[in-house]
Amino acid sequence: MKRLNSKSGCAVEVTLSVMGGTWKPIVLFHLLHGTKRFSELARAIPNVTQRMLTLQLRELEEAGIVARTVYAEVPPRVDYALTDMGRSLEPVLTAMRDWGLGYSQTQGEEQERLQVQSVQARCVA
Amino acid sequence: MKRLNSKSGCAVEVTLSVMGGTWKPIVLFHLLHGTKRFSELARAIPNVTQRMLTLQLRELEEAGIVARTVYAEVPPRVDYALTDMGRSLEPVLTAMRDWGLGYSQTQGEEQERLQVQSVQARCVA
DNA sequence: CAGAATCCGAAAAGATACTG
DNA sequence: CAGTATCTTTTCGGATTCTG
Repeated sequence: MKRLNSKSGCAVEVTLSVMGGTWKPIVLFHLLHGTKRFSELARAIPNVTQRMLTLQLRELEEAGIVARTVYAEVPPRVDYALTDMGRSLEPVLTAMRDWGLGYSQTQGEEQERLQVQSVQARCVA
Repeated sequence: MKRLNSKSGCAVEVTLSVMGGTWKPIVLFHLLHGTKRFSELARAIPNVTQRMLTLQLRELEEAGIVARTVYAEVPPRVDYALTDMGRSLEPVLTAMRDWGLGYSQTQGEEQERLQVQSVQARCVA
């Protein structure tokens, strides 16, 4: 996801540069329901690799959307939570989910036939 | 943008599979304000190449979001318009724009320093 | 547990030139 | 005007191995 200059005036692109990508919205959705550990997120999103999850979380952290808390314990433990800025994304995520539900109903069967082998993300969003 | 199975239950991903990507939301935003010709879209989005614009429009057409009308004229003329399904994306796009505006205000200056060479899309969304 | 590091192939995107 | 075709570059993402 290309990050665009905020001077561009295209606010939509600013949003996409922050929460765009294949996994970020899913991650954010899970965090919307509360703080999660790395392993919890990994289990909740079966199709993401450790590497991808790490990268995406780091980018979200950099953008100020997600807060990462490391506990000095053995075994190690890391918590991820939304920042206030992150929580402010709720309307966007909700609008996306709602639209996706409607679209699935009207075009779902068609899409399924065409994409049998597609990735399946078992998130409960 | 990976297309996900609608059975996954993750409606957010369904939405992203349809209108995700760097250029689709920008294109959709422009079409929200009325029918546009290919060249109009190209001019409105200076950073997109002809090739990318064509590909994205084709995908949106396939998804039933955008309607393409070819006029048998010389010089050729092609119109792009949102379908009803496309117009139903308005709340999503609006939520994105609104969030982007807020984010730019609070984090904009910081982001700018970090991304001096970033792409600049002069869309008026 | 939660990652970091490295390697590698696939896929997306860009530049450029050409056409009905 | 509205694209295609082709080629190159860049990025994405998966597999694997290693570590505090």
